[in-house]
Amino acid sequence: MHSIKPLLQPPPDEQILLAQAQNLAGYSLGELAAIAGLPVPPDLKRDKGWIGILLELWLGASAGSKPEQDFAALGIELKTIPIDSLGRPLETTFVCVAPLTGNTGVVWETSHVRHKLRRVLWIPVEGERQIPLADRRVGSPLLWEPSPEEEQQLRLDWEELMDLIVLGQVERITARHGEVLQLRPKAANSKALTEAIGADGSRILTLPRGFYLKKNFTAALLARHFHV
DNA sequence: CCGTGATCATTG
DNA sequence: CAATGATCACGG
Repeated sequence: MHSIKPLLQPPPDEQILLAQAQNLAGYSLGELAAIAGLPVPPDLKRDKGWIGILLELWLGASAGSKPEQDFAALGIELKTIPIDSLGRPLETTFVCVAPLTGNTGVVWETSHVRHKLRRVLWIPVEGERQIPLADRRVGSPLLWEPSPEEEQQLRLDWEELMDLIVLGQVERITARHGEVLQLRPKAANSKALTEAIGADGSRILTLPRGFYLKKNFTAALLARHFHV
């Protein structure tokens, strides 16, 4: 018999949120889905965000497409992160869409990236494809805030990428730019286009991009917490 | 199309 | 075999 139940409202304070997150540790996705009355897809091929939605439901996050933190009142963003058997991330972590126009004068301090990463509740989840989706287990949560060093790394990468975007070099940016933060396509497909600044300062159409945390960065912050 | 949730799958 | 570039679903 289980004694846990999904939060139906945003948690009123941080302690409630953390307690609930800790209570989920050890449960499988199949168990959590069953209690919540959510069907488990055969795999994630057509349901890439399913685990995120499931954990949002369990933690009382306001599901939706609002460009805000998941727990706005608490200033906390929720991120599920797929890990291997050693606790290392299997995927990069999407942060937010990158603004490709209207960026003259933007600074790190007020950027969406910094705001999103101010405080993150990381929920590691077993992610190896050999494990059936329903059998994958939720790990212990980690409420993280960037250290001064981490914020500096993020800021330097962000500034380099934003400079290139402002200077009309967005199509010359590859995922290889940036040590811990990278810019990659974020779209339904390669036909989705959005406005950006071209090399000569004119208006061009290009793929929408998003900022992603590279695995070296998330691996380090997870390791610091879980491998003492 | 945009922003939310991300992972897939081809390729170097 | 890791990483890059591409892609999937949905509400608004």
